[in-house]
Amino acid sequence: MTTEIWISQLQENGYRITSARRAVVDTVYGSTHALTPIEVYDKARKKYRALGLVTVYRTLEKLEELHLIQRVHQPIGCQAFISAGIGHQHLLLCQNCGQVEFFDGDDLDSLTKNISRKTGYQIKEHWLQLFGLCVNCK
Amino acid sequence: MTTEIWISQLQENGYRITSARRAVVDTVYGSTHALTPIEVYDKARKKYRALGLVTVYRTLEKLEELHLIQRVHQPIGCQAFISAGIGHQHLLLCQNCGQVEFFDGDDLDSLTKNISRKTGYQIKEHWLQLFGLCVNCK
DNA sequence: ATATTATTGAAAATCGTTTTCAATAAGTAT
DNA sequence: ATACTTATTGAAAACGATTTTCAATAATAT
Ligand SMILES: [Mn+2]
Ligand SMILES: [Mn+2]
Ligand SMILES: [Zn+2]
Ligand SMILES: [Zn+2]
Repeated sequence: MTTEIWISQLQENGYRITSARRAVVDTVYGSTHALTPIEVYDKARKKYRALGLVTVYRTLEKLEELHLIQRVHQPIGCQAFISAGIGHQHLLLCQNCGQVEFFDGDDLDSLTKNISRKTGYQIKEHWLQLFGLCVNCK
Repeated sequence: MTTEIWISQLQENGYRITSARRAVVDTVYGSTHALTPIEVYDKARKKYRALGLVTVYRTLEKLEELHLIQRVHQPIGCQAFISAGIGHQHLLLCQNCGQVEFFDGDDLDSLTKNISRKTGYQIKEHWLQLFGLCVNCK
């Protein structure tokens, strides 16, 4: 039960801890699936009925700003959020059930050097995302 | 001047060739920057004043369906489209001016095998996008 | 030329998200 | 504990982007 990490992060950044924020944090933290604002709203309202959708948007905004969650881009849409990994990581998504995993250890140095040489670009960042079928779904 | 390739693709798929569609095709084909529907609208209306924004949406939809254009995902938004590359390619975007280039020859086989082994996922696809500064902007 | 029907743009509707605002509750000082 | 300050709240309204509706038009086949 380490949702307290997020709670104290919010606190340390001057944000107040409220029932609404706890409900959102409890919902998003530890989810194995990327969740849209509405999905967060529906799930979190089971814990705190009075929750408003507006507050979900506002809390997600703050969690993203503190790099505790990140946006997940998918062919079907780019509004979903997942708990952010630590350090430089990438996502692996199940095309069937939507489960999200992190992986690291990608070495794109020789690739980026190549592209840099060919194109003349100075490469600053990269986005890499893998799609497939998870253990349960394949 | 090979916008005719797109025109005939539309034709072959049973779509009629209209002034509105020509204006959209002329605008998007060959653009070095990803364009949003509104940007397409503004540019295309210089060629065909009567054009409606609705038709831009509808034409982009068809071009995407025929894989002639593709959606570009960026930190600032995911509504822009660019001429699709041929075969398996990836994008390289200038963070300053928005210029888009394609590159191929990425070899992610050993990476995906590794991840596959570690996670148990059967990997089907990947998204790779590089960001940096183009020759003019760096 | 005529007939058929896909396509059009304007307007209305819809959807997701943001802003406004008065009431409330969290944190702080007493 | 109580009072005070002010960040946070949810409802409602506003907003912007996209989609749907619809009657008029224009592309294609005959
Ligand atoms: Mn990486
Ligand atoms: Mn590739
Ligand atoms: Zn799965
Ligand atoms: Zn540039």
